[in-house]
Amino acid sequence: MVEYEVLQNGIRINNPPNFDLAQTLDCGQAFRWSQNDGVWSGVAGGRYIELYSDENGIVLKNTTESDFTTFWADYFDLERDYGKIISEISTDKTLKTAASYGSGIRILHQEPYEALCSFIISQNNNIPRIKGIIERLCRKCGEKKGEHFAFPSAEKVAALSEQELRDIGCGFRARYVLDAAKKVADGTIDLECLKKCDTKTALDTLMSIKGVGPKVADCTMLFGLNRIEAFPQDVWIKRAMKNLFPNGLPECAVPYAGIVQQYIFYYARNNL
DNA sequence: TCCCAGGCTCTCT
DNA sequence: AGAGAGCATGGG
Repeated sequence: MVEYEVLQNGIRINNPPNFDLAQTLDCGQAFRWSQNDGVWSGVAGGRYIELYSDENGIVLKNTTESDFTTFWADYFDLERDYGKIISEISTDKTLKTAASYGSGIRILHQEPYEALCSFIISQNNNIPRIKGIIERLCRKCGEKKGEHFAFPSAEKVAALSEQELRDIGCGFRARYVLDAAKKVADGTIDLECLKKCDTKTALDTLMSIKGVGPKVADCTMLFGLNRIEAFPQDVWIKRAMKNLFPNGLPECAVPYAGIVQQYIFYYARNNL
């Protein structure tokens, strides 16, 4: 467990290793975070939060100790020793470069359905527009939390019509979003089970949803089911792999494929 | 303006 | 089994 301090109006994580807010919240793994004057804000797990970093660490504003220990510590993957992983994969020179560049990235533990739905919306789409669609979806049927909205449950989304989803900008993805919501809501797919079953079963189950192929399934695995063996391959990764690793992913990276994917993705988007 | 986006489905060889 | 068109939409 990381060291933290209870402040008057929040929690400070004391000098957390390998945790950079900008890298973690703006590297394309989650779509509900934004930054203003150095303060990051967003909603996760139905909780609105604001964070910023100062010389002593990272401050979670207006957060209780119990919210921190029971939710945020897990959400930000604070238990995982990223330094150890980076040192292990740094036996490969190229991986060392990529990992050093994005050494402050942590894989968020997003809610399974939020990840699934978000990455269905992400297909053939750009990040600003993805964020807009998701925000409108949350406003339409997410639970209101003060001035902000939680990500809606699968049940809430399943109750919408395809036309309503088109109206908020989903386009041709509307029927995919609906199919996923229905399969999760009626129990055809149990996302919690997919956290534990074998990799192939989990992928095949996810891909039984209309509009879910290998990429969206892998993103759901990595970002929603905490399965770091998943290695989502989008256009950026494919390009980067061709350039940087023509012979495939180095052996030392295989146990941490998903985390390594984020290092390569972040490095490629900013340097290739 | 007009191109294109963290893909997938469907169709045609 | 591999390649290619089409898909809805609006941000840049």
